[in-house]
Amino acid sequence: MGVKERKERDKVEMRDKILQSAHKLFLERGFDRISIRNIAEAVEYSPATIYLYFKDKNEIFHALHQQGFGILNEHFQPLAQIADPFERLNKMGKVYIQFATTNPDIYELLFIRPEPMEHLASCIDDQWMEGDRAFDVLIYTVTECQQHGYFKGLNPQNMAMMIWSFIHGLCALGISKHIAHVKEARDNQLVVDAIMADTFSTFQSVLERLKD
Amino acid sequence: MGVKERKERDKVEMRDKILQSAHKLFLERGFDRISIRNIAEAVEYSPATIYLYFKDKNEIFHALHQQGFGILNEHFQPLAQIADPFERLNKMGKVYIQFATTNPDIYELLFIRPEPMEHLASCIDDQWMEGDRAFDVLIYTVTECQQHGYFKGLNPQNMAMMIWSFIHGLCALGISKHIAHVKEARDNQLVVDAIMADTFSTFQSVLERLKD
DNA sequence: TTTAAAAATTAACACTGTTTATTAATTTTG
DNA sequence: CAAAATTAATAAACAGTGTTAATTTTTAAA
Repeated sequence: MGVKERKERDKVEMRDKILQSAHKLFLERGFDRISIRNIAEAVEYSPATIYLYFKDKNEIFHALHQQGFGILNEHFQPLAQIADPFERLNKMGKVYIQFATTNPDIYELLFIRPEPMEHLASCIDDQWMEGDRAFDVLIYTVTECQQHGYFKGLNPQNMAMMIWSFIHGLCALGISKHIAHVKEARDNQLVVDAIMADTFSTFQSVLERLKD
Repeated sequence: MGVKERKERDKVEMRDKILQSAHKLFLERGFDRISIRNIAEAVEYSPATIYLYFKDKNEIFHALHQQGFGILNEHFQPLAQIADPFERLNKMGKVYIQFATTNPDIYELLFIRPEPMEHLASCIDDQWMEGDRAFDVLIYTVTECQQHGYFKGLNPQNMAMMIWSFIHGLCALGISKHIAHVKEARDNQLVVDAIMADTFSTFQSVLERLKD
């Protein structure tokens, strides 16, 4: 009688297998150079089989998006040990930028590409759980900073949004080569990294002056 | 003897015709739903003819990108009248966000999509003139603000980069529906606009406090 | 063992950017 | 003016894309 249970296990196993291959292809070929046919070939099934486990390509992208958040969160884990919230906030920014610059494809999947969000919009319960959780952590960190005298009189939600927007903007402009093509940078990644670091430390200085 | 000149005129005329159709299609169908075959059909020529006037699709995107900067600059023109640089800086941010939210496709072409930058990278003189000029204006505005007591001791280039990064990040997250899916917003554009406005005014408050 | 259900595939549809070989039009030359 | 040379435009193909309907194969139940 356990046949139904086994079938269900097989189903999720196959789904995982597809996702694993998709993730592998995604990492070694990037965003645009990954097709349903590629994934099908990698798992040694026909392209149509993919559609028995995923509604469409956006659903695959969304699943990879969820996995990507897992990887990002691993990078943030060690920061929980930092007692001083303002120091923690600064380190969070550094880790975020570091992650984005060393994993541009994953970053694109998490915060730039609309595909995973489009999939979400087509769901009954269209909540961006991963994003909500991460943003809540940021808001909490900001309120902790406020208890230490920072950002007085500023709404923590807005403050969190401002911080996220700034750091995301920096990463997005870096990844899409817009910083590289403004002024002296061109396509020298080291120069781009330096510009991003300078910009972030300027931002840190600005935040520093928002105490008492 | 003027046959060569006429031919050259015809060449740029045809190029303009293609670009005009591309621009029209771009505005009414968006980024992904525009193909070489669509453009060819619109100008009533075969798809292969397009390649006699443009190297590839990225070159068309770059040409539209240049046109888009022209439209953006028109929006900034009136701000030159504002004498107080800090007030001007604030208005610049407002206009920028307004432009991005009401023309998301054009904004994407100017600051999000890598295609126009990729075309630039394949040119002999790979300068992003439009971006350089706009960024210079921002740097100049920041230095003017410094002469009025703002942003003391901060490097104007870094400060300009920080401001651009913040505002771009806000617009990019809005366009890619990431703000809409964080917390209460969902896909209500009015709510997203309100969040963006709040975030920007928080940023304004922060800058305001950098005066002594 | 036959029948019913589930899983997988084939083959197609309607596209995409781009290139090569060919044809049509135009200009220059004898 | 006619022939040759140059330029412009195209048809047809290449190698792909996401997706789906109809069909076949495999598995489970009667």
